[in-house]
Amino acid sequence: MLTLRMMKTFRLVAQTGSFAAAAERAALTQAAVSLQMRGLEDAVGQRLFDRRGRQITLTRQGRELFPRIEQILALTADLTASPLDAMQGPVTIGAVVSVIGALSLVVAELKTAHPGLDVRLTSARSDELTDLVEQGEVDIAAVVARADDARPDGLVWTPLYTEPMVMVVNREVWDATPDANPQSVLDEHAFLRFDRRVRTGLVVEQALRAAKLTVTEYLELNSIETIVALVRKNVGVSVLPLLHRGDWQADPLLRIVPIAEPPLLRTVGMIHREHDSRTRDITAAIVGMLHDV
DNA sequence: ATCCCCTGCAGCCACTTTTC
DNA sequence: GAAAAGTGGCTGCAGGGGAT
Repeated sequence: MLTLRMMKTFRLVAQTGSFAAAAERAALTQAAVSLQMRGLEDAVGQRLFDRRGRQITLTRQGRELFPRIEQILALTADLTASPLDAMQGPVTIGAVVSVIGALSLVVAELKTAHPGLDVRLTSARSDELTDLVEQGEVDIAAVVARADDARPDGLVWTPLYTEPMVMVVNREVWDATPDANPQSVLDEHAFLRFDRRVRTGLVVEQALRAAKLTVTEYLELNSIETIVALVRKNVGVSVLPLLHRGDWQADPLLRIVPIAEPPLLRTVGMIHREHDSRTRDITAAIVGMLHDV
């Protein structure tokens, strides 16, 4: 008998090109995947895989079946994820750490407007969140745009806002530096760097190079708020995205200094799966609320 | 030779259906 | 309603075959 489970597993096998990799993604053993795929072949009465030693490839029939199975899975996802009111039921929203502050305020507004919506908020790195959305573990995610501008297949990207890259420096330090400019401050003070393993860290690196600034590395960490707290304590200076809703300019302990004109921008946007009308509706509501503030 | 991945099989478990 | 039987799907293990 043809089951949705078989179709989901078939999609994973087609995407990964291996029973073992599909098994890992589906949290099954490889033998279970093998059994399911044989069951699927029996059910459709066609050979879907060429099994040659340790390699498997989709046969012509398998390749023809793939888009049809994708269509069926999208329809069932739409059916199960779309109650009469899209703003009801459970939804998992992910965000990179530097966006979760702004997002949590919007989620609170969303909950007030739609009490039936059961929101779970989670944070991870942009690339991890992209994988989680692709795998269906997370419904919607706010991530930093990839430097190469590539968008994974099957995901819809909605730009939210851009943030200029700026120097964040202690106000006393800035005022005490004669003829203060970004490089003169960096020459005299330790640099607090945002984690280069994540996309925001890469944007920082890009901004430093574009502005031809040289730094004396002191500490590398992955929390913008912690870096800003250290700047307030005069531990060092940093280059960061000027956070949406950050309100650093009003902070008496901070000085926000542009490092390039026009500034390099960090782009933040939302991703959700294609063919999923419910997450599309929720994303639209989040985007609307973010822009209204 | 070793590694990786697939198939086959026995046994287990959870769930459903049947019987009393 | 409870117990027994049937069914489906899983794991773990052994073994085969191609790639490195």
